[in-house]
Amino acid sequence: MTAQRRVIFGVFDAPAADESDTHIHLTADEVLDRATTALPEISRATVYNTLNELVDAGELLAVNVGDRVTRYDPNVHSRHDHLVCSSCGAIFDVPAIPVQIPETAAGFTIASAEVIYRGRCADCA
Amino acid sequence: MTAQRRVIFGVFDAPAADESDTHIHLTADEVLDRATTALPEISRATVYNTLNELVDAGELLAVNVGDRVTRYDPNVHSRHDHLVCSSCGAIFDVPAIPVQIPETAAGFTIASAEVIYRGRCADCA
DNA sequence: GTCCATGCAAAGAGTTTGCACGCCT
DNA sequence: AGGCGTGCAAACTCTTTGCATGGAC
Repeated sequence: MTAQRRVIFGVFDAPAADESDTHIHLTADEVLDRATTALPEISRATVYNTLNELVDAGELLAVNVGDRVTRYDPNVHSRHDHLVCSSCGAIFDVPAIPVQIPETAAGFTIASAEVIYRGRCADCA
Repeated sequence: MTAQRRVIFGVFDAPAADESDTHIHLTADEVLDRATTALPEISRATVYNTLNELVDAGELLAVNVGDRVTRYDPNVHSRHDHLVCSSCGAIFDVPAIPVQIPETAAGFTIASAEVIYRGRCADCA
């Protein structure tokens, strides 16, 4: 456990005041920004390496909502889907709704389903 | 209507023999490959420009299933979701299942929902 | 002394953009 | 002549990787 890793873990454990548990979905760059305030010499590569390790270890969820950027979600313990605000891009967790599995087309066996809801958040409405 | 555009349209109108209407989800590079066989001097930029115009015009759907690549889906007329094979990456259309809208968290108004099912296709099972 | 995480920089993939050329009218 | 689609190349964003340094045991 190095200083760098401790700082990266801390980014997800100590959200800013305006963030609740239900909407921490930081990009690697945002993680780097925050980590840099605590540890200025931390490098981008270390952030990426550590985030990938955390994803592999099951401690973070890699989330992709259609843009080209991967976001990291510390909410790994409750099955949830995502609300995406089309206006400001904010992402919120919502409890996963039981999705009815469609007829398995052509012998396709479905292991999981993820839902992305798009709309407008309260601030943008 | 230029030769380049006609060729790009043709890529989506004339799928290969092993493709049905329900699984044309070409990447820009794949479109370029196919267009190049018909028109060797076509450029990557033109393919991207044209695909983006077609998406803006509502004639193609830009689809993103979690990797960093945008795929283009000519099936714009029937609401559908996507099956993604975790093994070979193949993508199939499935009719959209009516998704129960969750409690709109914090005043979020939902405009649409898209579902990505992951599993194994018949060939990989 | 060995190991492994780190930092830096470069490479890589996918996509967009600036700019000049050429076609079509 | 004018406008626009084109081709080329360079720029850009996000992410990964190679390599040498340096700390921890």
